[in-house]
Amino acid sequence: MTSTERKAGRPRDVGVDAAILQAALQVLEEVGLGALSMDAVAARAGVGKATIYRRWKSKEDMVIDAVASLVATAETPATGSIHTDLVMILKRLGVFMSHAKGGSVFPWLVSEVAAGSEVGRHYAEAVIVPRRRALKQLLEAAQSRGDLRSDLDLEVAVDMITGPVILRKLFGSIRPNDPLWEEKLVDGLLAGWQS
Amino acid sequence: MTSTERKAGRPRDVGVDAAILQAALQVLEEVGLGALSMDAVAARAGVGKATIYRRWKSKEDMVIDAVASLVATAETPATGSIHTDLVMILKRLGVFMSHAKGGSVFPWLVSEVAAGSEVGRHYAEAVIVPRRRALKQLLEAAQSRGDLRSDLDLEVAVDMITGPVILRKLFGSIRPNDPLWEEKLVDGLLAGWQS
Amino acid sequence: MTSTERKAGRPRDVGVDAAILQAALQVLEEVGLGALSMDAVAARAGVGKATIYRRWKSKEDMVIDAVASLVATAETPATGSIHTDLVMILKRLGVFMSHAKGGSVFPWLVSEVAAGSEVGRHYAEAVIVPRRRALKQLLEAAQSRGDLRSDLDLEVAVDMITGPVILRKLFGSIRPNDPLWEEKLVDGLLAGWQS
Amino acid sequence: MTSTERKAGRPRDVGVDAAILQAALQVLEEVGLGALSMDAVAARAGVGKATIYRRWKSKEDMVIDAVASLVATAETPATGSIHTDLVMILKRLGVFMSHAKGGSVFPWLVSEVAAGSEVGRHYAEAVIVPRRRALKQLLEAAQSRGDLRSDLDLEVAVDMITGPVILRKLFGSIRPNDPLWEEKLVDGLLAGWQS
DNA sequence: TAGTAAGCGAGACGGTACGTCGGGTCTTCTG
DNA sequence: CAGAAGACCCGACGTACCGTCTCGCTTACTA
Repeated sequence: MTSTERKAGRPRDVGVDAAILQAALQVLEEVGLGALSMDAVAARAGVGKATIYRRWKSKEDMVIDAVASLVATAETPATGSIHTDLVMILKRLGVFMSHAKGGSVFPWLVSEVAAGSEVGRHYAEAVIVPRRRALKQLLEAAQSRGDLRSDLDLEVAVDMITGPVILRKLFGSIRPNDPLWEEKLVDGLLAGWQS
Repeated sequence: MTSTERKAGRPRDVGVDAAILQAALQVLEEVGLGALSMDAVAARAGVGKATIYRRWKSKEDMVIDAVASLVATAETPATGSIHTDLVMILKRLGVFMSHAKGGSVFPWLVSEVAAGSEVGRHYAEAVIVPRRRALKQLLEAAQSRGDLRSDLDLEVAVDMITGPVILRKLFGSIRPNDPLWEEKLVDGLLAGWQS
Repeated sequence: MTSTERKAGRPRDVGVDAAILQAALQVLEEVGLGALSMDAVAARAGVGKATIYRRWKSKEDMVIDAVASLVATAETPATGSIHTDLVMILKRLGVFMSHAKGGSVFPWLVSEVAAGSEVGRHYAEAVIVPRRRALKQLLEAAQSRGDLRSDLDLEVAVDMITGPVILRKLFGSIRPNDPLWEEKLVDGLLAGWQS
Repeated sequence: MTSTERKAGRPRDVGVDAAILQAALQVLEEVGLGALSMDAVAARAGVGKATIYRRWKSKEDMVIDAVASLVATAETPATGSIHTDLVMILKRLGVFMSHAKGGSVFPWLVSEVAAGSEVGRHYAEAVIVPRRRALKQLLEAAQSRGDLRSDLDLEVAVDMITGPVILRKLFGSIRPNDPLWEEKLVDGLLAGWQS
């Protein structure tokens, strides 16, 4: 029974949680991640700084939760066609990373994951790992159906799918944009993975 | 006449440049990128802060140059075998990103590129774009030799090659490591790209 | 009918009053007046802060009451000998100001009086004025007995008696201590006041 | 040679010292001692807080220096008449303690002295002790001239003179004011000290 | 006996100020 | 002039208290 802890004292105002996260996202959008200050978030939310630090132990933790509040739950499509499924997943991933607010935070989150920080680990476990797992299960299903070669290493396959998508997000500004990109990618991958 | 400007007064001590960059790399290694302070670098180098700012206009610029000093020049292999060439490029890319000192800066650099900052643009133009171009040229040569399908979109192909490598670097801590990873990747790609 | 107001609801726990004042004095002794915090007093008393503020409207008010609880009622000696009476009063005043707990608060109280704050006025009226009045009455009695010169300004005389005592308390740390001090003082004063 | 220390780096801007002290006095006058904040002083002086803390290690230290800048140097009068000298000293002391700006700080300073704090010790040594010493020397001279009884304890005499003055300052608000007070006091004292 | 109003411990709340740190600039003196 | 040293302004950091405001109890007087 983790939910029914004892409740001494005045309970936290849940509305305040929302106000803070919303303020954080606003500031994030306006001044960017590097210039985000707790004073600004507190002022915007109409809240004391202590109230923020009572909930999150660092600025980073707070930003994580703010961003996480934007992340839709991952749903795995299952149309039966591996080609269709993959294109859909790719597009969804792209949408998620390009989200108006959260999108600008994604690169920073990535660098946190790469640096192996506390924040990074948290984000990886909460967001990345489940999505990788879901994708792998989809590939396993296709493989057992005979839609993919049986000797294909699925872990590598996951890298081959998600790698280009993330690269496109991160380096999008220095690459030509191609509306048919997802299709070409999946075509290129499946060409070698089938039969 | 850019090289022979007039030289009134004391000339800059070129040894100081090196001392600063070296100190920056040391501090980088010890406290990480987030905690790197100019005061620390200046103290380590035995140099005044003004001397640093006379050379670079911001902390970020300095760090870029510090890291750049570690980056070997990109050489394109040309063994004639597209498979061998790709495996070699992949391994080299991996080594570069995993460099003891510079490696920890790479994720941050990536996020700068993604954010489209001044620093990011600078880095992209100096490092990423040339490497993408070289890789593309290699693929073009292979295509004209008939080693790759003539309808393969080479821009997408470059994404398919570099994407997974970068992903592996960034998310390496949350993925299983596979010593044969590069071979499997190239095999998986070429299977669909050839004949 | 001030005592029998209507009494709806639970009555105040009088034990709590004592617990708070005692805790306040303890904290006062340990960390000093400047560092005394309501949180500390509340924690020490095992009491909510609101419970304190229900009784006193400010920290200062509370401290006043805490200190007042230490102050013995002023009794005017009347031995018939002005010399004996004055020495006794002086010694009693010194003891009061040097009280283990309250003594350390006395200087602060003095500065409040001097600053004319609410707290200061309250303290002056409750403690200082009555004592000055009592002392003056004692001098008047002596004057009417002929023990003091009839042209002596008793208001000034009160200053001449209490001034040095308070000074001795306040600046005691930077003055030599003299066990016969009170006698010498009274001798010095009466020498000019009599006959 | 305390004055000619080595001088590496940019020297402190002495104008800044003055600006800070002046700002401190202004704020002191406006909001009082208790509400004086370093942020306010820094803002008023157009100075960073660090610049203040580079000069004084605490708010209290700074206030002391600010007030000290108002204190005229103590000069001992020597008219040859002990009566005239004493009245003059008393009036001067009163003026000093009632200074428009510094006067409000005096009571607080007294409580610091009484509490034996660092600040208090500093102030006592710099201001109080020298003045007591000067007064004692004046009395000694009078005693050797035969103007004062030879058996008078001068340390107690100093207390008898300064005590009432300080008391009058501290408790002035609760006492009647008397324009002839100083004369009456000196008369009352000397009556017993002479012949 | 039930209702009700206030007291109570606990602790969250919006604020203000704290003293420190770091960024990038400016100013001295020494080479 | 370059360079080392370090002072300067600014702004953000995370913490400590302030005095107030709920919470969910408990306690005693009232109906």
